[in-house]
Amino acid sequence: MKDINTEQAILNAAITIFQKKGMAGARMQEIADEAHINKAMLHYYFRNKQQLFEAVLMSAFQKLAPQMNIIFASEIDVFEKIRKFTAGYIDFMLENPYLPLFIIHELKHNPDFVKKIMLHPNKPDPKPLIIQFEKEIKAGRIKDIPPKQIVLNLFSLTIFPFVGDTLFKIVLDIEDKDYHKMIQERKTLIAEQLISSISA
Amino acid sequence: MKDINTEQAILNAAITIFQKKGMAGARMQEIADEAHINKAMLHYYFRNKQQLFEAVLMSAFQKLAPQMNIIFASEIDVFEKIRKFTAGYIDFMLENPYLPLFIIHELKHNPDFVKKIMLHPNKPDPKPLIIQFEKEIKAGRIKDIPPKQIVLNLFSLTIFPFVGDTLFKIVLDIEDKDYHKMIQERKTLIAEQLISSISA
DNA sequence: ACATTTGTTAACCATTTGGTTAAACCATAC
DNA sequence: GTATGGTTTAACCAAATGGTTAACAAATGT
Repeated sequence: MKDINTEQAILNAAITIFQKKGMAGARMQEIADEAHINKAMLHYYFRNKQQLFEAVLMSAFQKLAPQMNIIFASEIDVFEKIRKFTAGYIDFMLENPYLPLFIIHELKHNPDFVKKIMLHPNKPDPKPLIIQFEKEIKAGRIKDIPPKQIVLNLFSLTIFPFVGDTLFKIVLDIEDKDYHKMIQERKTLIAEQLISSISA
Repeated sequence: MKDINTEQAILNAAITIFQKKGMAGARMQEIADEAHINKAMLHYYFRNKQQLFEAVLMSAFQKLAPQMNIIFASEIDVFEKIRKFTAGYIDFMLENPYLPLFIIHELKHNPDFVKKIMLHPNKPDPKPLIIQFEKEIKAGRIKDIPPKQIVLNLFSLTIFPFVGDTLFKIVLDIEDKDYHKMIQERKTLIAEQLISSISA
């Protein structure tokens, strides 16, 4: 049984191609070529394009979630948690630059898939962080802002520069190299920005 | 000559379909149906799919830019400008919810088109705002943070909640209706957050 | 050793899709 | 009125694409 190798090779190739071209833009033949196997194998292991795609999207989502939860669930000070998250997540995205836009785009175009994810056990869960915010608000250490809004801000500041990089490079009239420097700078900058925006 | 009407009808239909399905996912027949015309007309007016798509993407981009520039170029106080931008832009996106993700996604998948836009006169231009930031920093009224980073934050906080709405609804475990409320709340919230994060 | 299951391949198929064409339509100019 | 030009339509076409099949190879169990 060498099926385990082949199946993984298909999945890896599919991840690469789907992330780059999206569900609609990807071609089965292209995925087969990327995996150096016969196209029929794709159907042998994953039945059809839709199911292969869903396996890829699910695996992409699975990759996101743990990365978040490790930090969200750790037992550290709120501010320190924010710092850990921004720095850690930026590093993670530097290694997986296609991931966030891929997930966001395909999630929006596959509403049925959203339901499947909702039922899945391994979701990103910011609840521990939200509870910490609530405590800090009660203690008067941070401003009375809806905690979910703070999380939304945290996500936006961290993730959007990767999702919208092409647009930003145009609007800010900036080269790839300089943009990369800005991203590096953000690893510490946005945590401090966010903290000072919520500190009481 | 009723060609002007037909051409516009095609463009409108194409905008609708391309925004919903993307370049790769859209079908010429679907666009023709949406416009209630014969498919051959698409080719009569726009030659082929690529050119029709580029016309759509350009028009979408043209829609974004003025909306930004009006606010960026106006002669008002920096903080007031931030408030105007967030509120105004959120309203704009509530009316065009597909626009930002469409532009970002297609820009990333059509690198050649990026060059075309760079040459185009009507680009979003945050330079007036950046100059204001620089002045305020020199005057010691706001912290010494790279102005482009502030603009990046402003964009992220404003636009990302629309781009990533599907993901957020999953992560924050929130219904459409409540998410809409959060967005409304953000119209004033994020301006104040951003301002307090940069105030000296 | 041999039968059976599992994995792999090349050739093939039906449908979809972007694009074309030739004829028809229709407004306007003469 | 009818010739002329742009506009619209239905039918058509070739290529691409997702998916299938039947034969072949390689393990696996007995």
